[in-house]
Amino acid sequence: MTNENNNGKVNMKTLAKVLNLSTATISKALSDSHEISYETKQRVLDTAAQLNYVPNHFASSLRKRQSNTLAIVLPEIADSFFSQAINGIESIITKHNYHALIYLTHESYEREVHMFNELSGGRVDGVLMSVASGTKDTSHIKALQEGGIPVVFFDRICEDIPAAQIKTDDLHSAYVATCHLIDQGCKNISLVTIDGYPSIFQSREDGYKKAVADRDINLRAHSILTLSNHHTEDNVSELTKHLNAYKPDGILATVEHLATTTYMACAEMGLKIPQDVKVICFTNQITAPILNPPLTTIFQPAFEMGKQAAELLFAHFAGKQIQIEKEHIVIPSQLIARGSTANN
Amino acid sequence: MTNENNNGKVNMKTLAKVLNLSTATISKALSDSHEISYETKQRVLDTAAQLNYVPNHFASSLRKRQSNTLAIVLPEIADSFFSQAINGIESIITKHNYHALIYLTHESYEREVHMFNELSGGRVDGVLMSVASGTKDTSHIKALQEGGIPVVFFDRICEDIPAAQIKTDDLHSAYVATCHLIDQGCKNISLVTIDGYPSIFQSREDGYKKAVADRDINLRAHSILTLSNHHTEDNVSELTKHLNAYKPDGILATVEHLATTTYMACAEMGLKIPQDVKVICFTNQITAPILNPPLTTIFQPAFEMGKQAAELLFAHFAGKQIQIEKEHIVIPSQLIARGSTANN
DNA sequence: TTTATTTACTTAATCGTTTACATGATTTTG
DNA sequence: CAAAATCATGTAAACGATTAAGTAAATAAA
Repeated sequence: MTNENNNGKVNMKTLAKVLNLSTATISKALSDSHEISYETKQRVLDTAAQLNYVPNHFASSLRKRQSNTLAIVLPEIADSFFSQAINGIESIITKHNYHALIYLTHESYEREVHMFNELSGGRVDGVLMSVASGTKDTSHIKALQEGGIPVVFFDRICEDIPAAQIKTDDLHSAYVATCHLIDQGCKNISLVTIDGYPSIFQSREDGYKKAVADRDINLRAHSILTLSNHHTEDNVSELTKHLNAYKPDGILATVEHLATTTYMACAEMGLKIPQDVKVICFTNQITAPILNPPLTTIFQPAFEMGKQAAELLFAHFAGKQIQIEKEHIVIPSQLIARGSTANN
Repeated sequence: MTNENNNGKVNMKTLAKVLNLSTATISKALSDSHEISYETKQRVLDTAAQLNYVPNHFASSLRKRQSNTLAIVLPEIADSFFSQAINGIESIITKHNYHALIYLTHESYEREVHMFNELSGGRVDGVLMSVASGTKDTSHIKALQEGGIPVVFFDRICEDIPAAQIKTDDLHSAYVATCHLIDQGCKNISLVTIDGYPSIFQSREDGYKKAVADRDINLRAHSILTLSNHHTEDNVSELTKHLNAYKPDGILATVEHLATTTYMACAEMGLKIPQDVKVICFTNQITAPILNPPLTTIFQPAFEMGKQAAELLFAHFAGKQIQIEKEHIVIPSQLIARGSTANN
């Protein structure tokens, strides 16, 4: 065995000893420094490969004050949107040989704060996040930024912080969706949404309200139903009650899992989609076309949003002269009409 | 400002200076060492909180040779199964104040090898993984284990490696599913599966074959259709061809996205589910009950599998006298019968 | 030929924590 | 009351990589 000293671990010292060089030379050779001759570089590279040398990430991060790691902070992950967004992020991270720490807030403000506190130790070079629905106060995020760690928001933005934003056109999409329902003959449209501070929920609500106002349909406060952000039996029965009380003929659901809730509540009430109620949902689920009936969806560019969020961060790292906190990118969503809003 | 030296970063040195103590005392106080007096600990804790001290993860990991980080290595994440598994893992990781790096292999053996190579630098204390479908040779995994990093497999196991395994009863589930199809009157059942080495695919195939053999239905080689592991138009047309050629009256699909493929192919062929073809799929999608028709599924205990995989690792870290590589846990899946296999 | 520059390295300090090993003061024990 | 044990803290050497500064030899310029 060539590794006498370090209980099997090969480090730069090992290489230095084997090659009769200093660790400085090893380090420079491995980073392809111009100070090192071609032959020496080759020798170092060869023996490094031979001895299966893997650099110690902690040592190099400590010294370079750079972690080659990003944090992905998400509310949850039971969900096509965030899965696809992760894929988009990952496609860029891999390209740059970075690593990704994943954190789930489960929509809790307290957890988000706790996680941000840990991140401020220099563990990551940047953060890609979608805020928890429970987050109203944003000082934990500002604190991290002030510590020099750039934050890019995607989808769920904090509007009161100067930071990069990748979002989709929520207001407009909700507007278009509501108009679609109206065009298909709905006269009494309910918005089914979830509780929380992130602006996307407000935007979607605003889009809905604007469409209803523009199209001269009475906006009644009670036609907005706010549910909890998990698919539960409770949600189904809340919605059942709502259907019973307000008899909407159209439903716009603002998050993915509400599709299941809505279909189940309608089934329970014996309401036929689309004859009795027409349904649109913000969702990226691949099962939308094979639902009963196929679901009209607002498809959000999740992958693309994740991808561009990550790209922005790397552009910033590369020293591109961008004011990262001023980058606000909007990628449009797309209404895909299917059977659930078909005309009777 | 209290931080004169270090461009705003508060470290142990800062605390030491402020409190007129040595960094050793600070370090011990923060880790609640018995060597430090109660009052000193309090003083340290107080000023640490006041100055917003956050320990440098890299320094401490470097010194302690312990990263407080796990790797989650997955084939993909467009998928309910893995999303739920991540949630299970996360529930335990958070409890132990650990962090999780996430890696997606996209079913590629080469990527998996590359990732494992990076992990061997001591970046993580353990690995939770589901192997890529393209992974046949497993020496990269063995190498990591030999470097002292424990690996726990969940769902997609490498049978030829001594390592902890958390799996579900794939063979039995496929057997039960196939029997269910037979019980519902199917005489010509196709298995629709994906290409790859992980044993779960083999097990599901074996369960299918066993049921067919036990029940005296001719097993025809061509009734197994192998598709690519992404939901594509190609898959749909392959399946359409298969349906056309072999006219199965029952389909057992082995992975989540094949549900969509199957429903689409049937729609394209004008085949009615369940009248013309009955369908069962291994899937955890919450939309299963609202499909057209509701899909009979084999629900896998994804959350629980992730959770137990993580628990096993932490039990090992805690020095519990378990032979981690001998732990083989099987958590049963559950057949949930719905409309797609209803009797005509 | 002498001086300046370039080349190819080495030395040693540093990143921020942890920890084996002092040390000096206090308390306990014989 | 001296010796031993305990307590609370300090000193300094790690951990493994990076890098500013230095050096000796070779080459180029004056």
